[in-house]
Amino acid sequence: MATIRDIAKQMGLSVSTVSRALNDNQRISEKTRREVKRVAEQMGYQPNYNARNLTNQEANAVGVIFPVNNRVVDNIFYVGLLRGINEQLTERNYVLSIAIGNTTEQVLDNVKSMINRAQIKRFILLYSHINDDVIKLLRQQPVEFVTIGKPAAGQKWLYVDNDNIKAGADGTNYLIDQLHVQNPVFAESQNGWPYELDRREGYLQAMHRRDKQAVVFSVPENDEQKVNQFIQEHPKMDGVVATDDYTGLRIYNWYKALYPDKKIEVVGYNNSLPNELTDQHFHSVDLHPIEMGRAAVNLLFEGNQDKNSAVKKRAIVAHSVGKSAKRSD
Amino acid sequence: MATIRDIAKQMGLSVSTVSRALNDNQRISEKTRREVKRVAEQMGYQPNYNARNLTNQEANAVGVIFPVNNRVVDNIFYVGLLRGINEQLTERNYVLSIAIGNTTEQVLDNVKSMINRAQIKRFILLYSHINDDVIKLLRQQPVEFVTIGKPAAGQKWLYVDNDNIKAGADGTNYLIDQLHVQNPVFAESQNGWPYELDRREGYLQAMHRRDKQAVVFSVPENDEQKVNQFIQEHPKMDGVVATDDYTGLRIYNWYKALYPDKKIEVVGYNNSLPNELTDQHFHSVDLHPIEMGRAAVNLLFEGNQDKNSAVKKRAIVAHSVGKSAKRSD
DNA sequence: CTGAAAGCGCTTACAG
DNA sequence: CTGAAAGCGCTTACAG
Repeated sequence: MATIRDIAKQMGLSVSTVSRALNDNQRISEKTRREVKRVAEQMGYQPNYNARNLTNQEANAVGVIFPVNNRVVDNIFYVGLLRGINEQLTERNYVLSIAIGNTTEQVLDNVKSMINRAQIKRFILLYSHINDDVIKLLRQQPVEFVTIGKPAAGQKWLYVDNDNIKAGADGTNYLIDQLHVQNPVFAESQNGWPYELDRREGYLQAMHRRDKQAVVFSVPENDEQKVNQFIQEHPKMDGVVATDDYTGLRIYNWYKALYPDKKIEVVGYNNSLPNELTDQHFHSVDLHPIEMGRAAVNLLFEGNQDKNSAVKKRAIVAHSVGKSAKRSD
Repeated sequence: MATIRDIAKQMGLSVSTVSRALNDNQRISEKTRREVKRVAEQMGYQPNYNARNLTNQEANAVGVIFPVNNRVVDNIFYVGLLRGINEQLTERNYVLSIAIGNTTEQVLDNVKSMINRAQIKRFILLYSHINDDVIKLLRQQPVEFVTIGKPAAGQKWLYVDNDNIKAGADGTNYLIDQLHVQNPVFAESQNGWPYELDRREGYLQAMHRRDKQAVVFSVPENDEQKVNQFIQEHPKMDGVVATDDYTGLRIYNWYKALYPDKKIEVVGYNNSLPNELTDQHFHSVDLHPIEMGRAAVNLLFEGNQDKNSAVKKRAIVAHSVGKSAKRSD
């Protein structure tokens, strides 16, 4: 493997000059820079990251942190994020490192090791939880980080998110305007995740604007009886906005079992179901995880350029509603 | 951040001795080693990976490579693998680096950069495809790699897999012995993935052993009419072994729509569906991705110890059949 | 505009 | 059993 020393020798230059030329240092003449790059290319020169990182006291790596617990279905979203993140990192000649564990302690150790041993200075968290120990750690270290999902009220850091209020309204409007639904209900989990609250807010606004009566169903996790009961108690319901695809499909299936011949339209979120499991009455709001991953990297590298300004503290990624035929993220 | 030089100074030893002591070099007295480790611990010493890697000409990192194309649902499996992989890497003080891209060329560039710039010498591929350019590249480089899934016939390298013939037979036996199914059919995709062929083989063996008549259904991707037709043409079918959960659920749902009052038992693979989408008649063979991830790392570090022997060229991870209540991978 | 030199924090062959 | 020294491949303050 050729080193800058080899290039220097070959060209009769010093290693300093070669190094500067490769790094586009202005103090080196345009001509020399061009020449050096040409020879480097031709010799198949590849920079040694370990050497560079040692000198720079900083690794060209971003640590991507997974949540300790997650629903299996969220994994679909994570891999999309990874795709977007890595795409941008590659352009910056950065590398993607993963921290994942089964307990908070494991993840903390993982992250500490990234900071202290690998000298990683930039992180992306694939989640945003309240009172998260990993976030606490990162805040008191000399590192930058971005979360996927906005911080709880009162907290402040860089983040990427969707406009979930708008996503809630858009889902509702889609049902009413495109699919001629009269009485859409809103279905959410009992966990009260921030994105659910926002989507519910959007739903409520959309309903209010039309003077329609809003109905919110907090869906119990393991009580199918309650789901059945809810459906039967709301005979006028002809559409559902569900905070995730699984909840949506669950209600949809129960509805079909109860009323095989009645029509219902459902909108879920995340576009996470394979086409084979749904039909033309099942729709999904795509949150574009790849875009979110890209945005996270951009924010991480450019977000705090001006520490004092409020610019670019966040990136909001647009969603889209409808049927989709995606087979890979 | 304390360095070995700081420890050396503090203890009145040379850096060589400290370095050797920390690495448990036999040439350093037991007593000195203990002392050095104690002081290192107390000073909060953390090894600098970049320095070490530069000296060793090898990074303490494993490159984990994603396939270019995959079904969204496979992502569930990948994150489980990552969990198992990282668990073992952490124990070895190794780091997990990701290569993922949208084209083969992107992934190839990613991997080349890992080899040449980051000096990564060990890789895990989360897939095993025929004629894969990434595998071709790895084979001609001085690196070790392990694939998830066995190589095509005639090819040879380290891999981790399930015993899919047994998994096919076990799924079938489970239906017949535990659930008293009389006429299970086998449903597979039209892609002919190696694991499907093996599971089918296991199904055929199990049926043959009982003198039952085997029926194999090659399920078309976007032709629900065909699915319906198949069900109607096989009135005696009272169980299904489907090569993945989605295919299984798809048939299950169509069956229920056609015969709401008839009972059918389905076994899928991967345990990838949330409980909310299934009921007590839907079962799944769990392939234990976490275990597979762990096994991949073990194989990667120990598999080729004896280059000449055939020992440990692969690791077979046991599956398990049944209902499961897992919420995270 | 270019170079000689120091230094980043390790490991290890060589010497004693 | 321990140490002095060289070297891994870079970057950059200092000097010219």
